[in-house]
Amino acid sequence: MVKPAPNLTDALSAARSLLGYKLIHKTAEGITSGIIVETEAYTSEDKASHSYNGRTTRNEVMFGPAGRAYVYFTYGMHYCFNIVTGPEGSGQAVLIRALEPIDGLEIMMTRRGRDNNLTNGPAKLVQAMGITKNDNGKSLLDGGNLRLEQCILPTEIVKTTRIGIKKDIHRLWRFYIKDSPNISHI
DNA sequence: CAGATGATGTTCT
DNA sequence: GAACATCATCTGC
Repeated sequence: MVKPAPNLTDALSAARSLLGYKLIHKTAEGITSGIIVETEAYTSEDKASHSYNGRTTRNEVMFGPAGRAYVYFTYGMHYCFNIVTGPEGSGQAVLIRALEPIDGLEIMMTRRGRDNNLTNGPAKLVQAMGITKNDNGKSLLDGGNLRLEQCILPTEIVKTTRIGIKKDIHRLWRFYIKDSPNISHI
C-alpha cells in the first residue's frame, strides 16, 4: 500500500489537501515531525503573493514544479516555509502556518530555546523543524530528508481570511483543522 | 484577552 | 527609503 500523495494541482486545493499530512525532517540532530494543521494559499493573481509581480531571484522557486520547498526570509530575522503547487510557471504555493508537533520534541525545544509554542506559527515551525534557507528549492516528494506523509484525515476544516497581509485581505484562503490546539491565531 | 512596540535585514521601488 | 506571508514581550483590561 502506497500512501496517497497530496493534491498539489492548485494552491487552493493543496491548502486543504495538505491538512493532516505529516512534515518530516531528518537532520544530524535527529528526526522532527509535525502534522500540518494550518495553511494559506498564494497565487500569481493575488496581490498579497510574492509571485504577483512576476519571477525574481527571491521567488523563482514558486515558479518551478510543484512539490518543492519555497523558503523565504522576512522581517530581518525569520524564515517561512511553503510548498509549491500548480503547473510549472504558474507561481503558486501554500504557506505552512502551523504544525502539531509529533516527533523530536526535545530537539524542537532546544532549537526554539523554550518549551512551549514550538510550531504554532510559520516562522516558529521553521525554527523548530530545523528548516533553513538551504532547503529552498528541495523536493518534498523525492524521498529526501524533508518529506511529506499522509497521517490523519481532518474531521472539519475551517476556511477564513489570511493573516499578516495588507493586500487582498478579502480572500478566504486560510484553512485550519477545527479545534486544533496548535493554530497560530483563531 | 487585545493592542503596542522593538528587533533585524533583505527586497523592491 | 519603505515594505515586509513574524515573534517575543510588554501594558492594560
